[in-house]
Amino acid sequence: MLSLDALNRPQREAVTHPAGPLLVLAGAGSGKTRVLTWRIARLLAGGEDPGSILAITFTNRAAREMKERVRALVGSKVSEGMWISTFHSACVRLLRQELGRVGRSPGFTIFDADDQHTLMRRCLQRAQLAERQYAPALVLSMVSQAKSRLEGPAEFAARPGGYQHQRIYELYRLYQEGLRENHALDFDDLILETVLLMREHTDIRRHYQGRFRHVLVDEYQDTNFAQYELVKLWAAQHRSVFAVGDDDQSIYRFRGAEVRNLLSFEADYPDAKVIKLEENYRSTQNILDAAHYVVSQNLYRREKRLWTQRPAGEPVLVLAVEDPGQEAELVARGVEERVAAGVALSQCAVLYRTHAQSRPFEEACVRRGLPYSIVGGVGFYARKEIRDLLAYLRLLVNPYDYLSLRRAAQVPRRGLGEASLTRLEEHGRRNGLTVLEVLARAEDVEGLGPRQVRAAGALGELLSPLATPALTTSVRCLVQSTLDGSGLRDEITGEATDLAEAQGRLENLEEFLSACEEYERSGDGRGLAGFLEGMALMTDGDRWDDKQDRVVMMSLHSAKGLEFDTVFLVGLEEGLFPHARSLDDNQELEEERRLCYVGMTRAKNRLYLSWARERALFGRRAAGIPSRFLAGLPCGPAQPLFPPERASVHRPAPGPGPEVTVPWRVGERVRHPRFGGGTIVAVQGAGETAQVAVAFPGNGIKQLLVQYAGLERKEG
DNA sequence: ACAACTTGGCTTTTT
DNA sequence: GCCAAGTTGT
Repeated sequence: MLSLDALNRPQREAVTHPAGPLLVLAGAGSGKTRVLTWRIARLLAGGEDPGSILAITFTNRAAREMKERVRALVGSKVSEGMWISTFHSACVRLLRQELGRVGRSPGFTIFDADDQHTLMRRCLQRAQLAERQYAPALVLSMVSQAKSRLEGPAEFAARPGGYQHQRIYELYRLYQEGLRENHALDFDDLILETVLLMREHTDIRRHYQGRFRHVLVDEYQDTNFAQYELVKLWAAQHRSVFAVGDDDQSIYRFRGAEVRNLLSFEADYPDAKVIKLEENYRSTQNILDAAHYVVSQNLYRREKRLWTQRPAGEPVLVLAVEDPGQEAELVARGVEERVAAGVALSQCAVLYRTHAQSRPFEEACVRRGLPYSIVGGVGFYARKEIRDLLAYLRLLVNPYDYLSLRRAAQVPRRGLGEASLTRLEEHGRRNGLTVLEVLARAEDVEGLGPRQVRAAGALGELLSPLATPALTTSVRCLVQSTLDGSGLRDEITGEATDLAEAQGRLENLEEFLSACEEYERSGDGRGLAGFLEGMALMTDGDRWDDKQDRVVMMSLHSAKGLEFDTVFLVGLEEGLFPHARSLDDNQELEEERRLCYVGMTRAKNRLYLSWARERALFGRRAAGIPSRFLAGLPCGPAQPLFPPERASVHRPAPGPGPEVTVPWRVGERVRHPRFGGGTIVAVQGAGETAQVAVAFPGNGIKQLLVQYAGLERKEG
């Protein structure tokens, strides 16, 4: 039996808790993955059937890590047959397994954000609504919210609402119709359809409820209503839900996550046990203090405080810089410093609020020859050449994917335009034909000229030899022949105006090919369909190879669940972080603050926060105001980053008129509302936006932003 | 049908 | 500052 000495008391209690509902409130870095893996390992070591275990994570990366760690504890033989996956993967698996049995096609395609967008635009056209008034993104987000509440079009229509609501309903209905016609499901459908399937079919429900004797859910605070219902449904018979989460790390409200699911766990399961993990094994006390200071400003949270046995460590540092260029330069220098101190490059991370901020950091790394990887942003498979190729491949897997036909038929150009494609599509849909059938018999399509019929036939002939052996040939070969047959390569080299760019795009295709190879080596054995499905369900973070020794740059959202020796949390300015879109809603503001907390708690040993006095926004330059998250933050003294002559900055006076400078001076006596009287020991900037380090007798040195600190000058 | 050009619109975060 | 959609001309 596994020895439990490696666990602390509450961890051990969670791991050994008898079957039954259990909520583990696990603070950042408190060893929640450890608890989950040990729990599973203990169950297996105790003779539990691996097939009775269902563990849900939010990313494939987390699932993979958990599998590996369980295997390391009990060996791969014992752990064979468990379900450890994301909600979405588990649902796909279940749907593929069961849909056939209830007379529905298990061969659906998963539509990603891009496909959803394209489809919604077509719905708008069909409904004769102007895109101006009904932005596809907005309608899609309403549809997504509806689905995450388990509302189909009918339920959505039943909600009270005016004219606008009625139009959205129509779009929702059209959109669902479009998905069905293309034999496709979107991300939200995966969950929704699984819930419906389980609810409607007693035999299926019974089967899974009987099977899943242990349901474990990671990041429980990030579940939406549909996922929450699904967990209840899965676990209904054995009622052994092992939920792990942290309300302070709830950062997905915008996509329907409800912390309420976590906070009301005890109401759902009155016999639930709740265990808190508050000992942190990751960060220094200084980092924890700073992070706690930020998140504790939130009104809506369960009070908890992380502690560590580790020493205080270096103080958290706030860097005030001129502009993003300097910010990047400084970060790059900081990375070099850490590397010189023996820290691995891959243990240094740059975290930002929006992907748009990554560019200067990338440039700074190139200038200094620092290897880096960017996680997310314009994702690999969002690139044009990849999506073009994917259109062909998806057509081979799903012969009803008319959306992909459109794309494949237009890149490269082959004499079929918008009008002809619409005719082909309408015809195919009306008669329930596959794409290939329509293309082969294009002469049956009304309103098509002889030229177009010939073009359609040619496309069909190009596709059909590929389509035949789709499931048997090796994925790599298939992709290779698609690439050759489609003329996509020539398309890139032919239209190239920028040679380097064309080169890059060809390289991307090569990378795609090697991804195919890698997939085949993984031995999944599900051919092209399996490969495409994996791609659809993969996040950018999942694609990131953390074995490579490179500085990593990513959004704060992608950073959740990761840890680094050194973290540079950049762009801490009002309007950027917290983001402008969240400023008028307190709930969203609190989410931003939690996001800040998540970012800060990624750091093990060093944490740097930076803000820029000036930042280009919308191509216009704007003055940067330090983020409210910095106000009063317990951190080290101001950093002497600039030559002295630049340490004082002019601030425009309100309205026209001369600029005023109100310098604070080292040695000046000030008063702080909370810390009392003190003396300035360092200054950066001037006037309202200045940062000062003040020594308070008995309170130590605090770095303060004048603007928020409520600092008053004392005479004399 | 398609390519070159112009306009305008706007940006969170992601399974 | 960028990209994507719309408009024009061949």
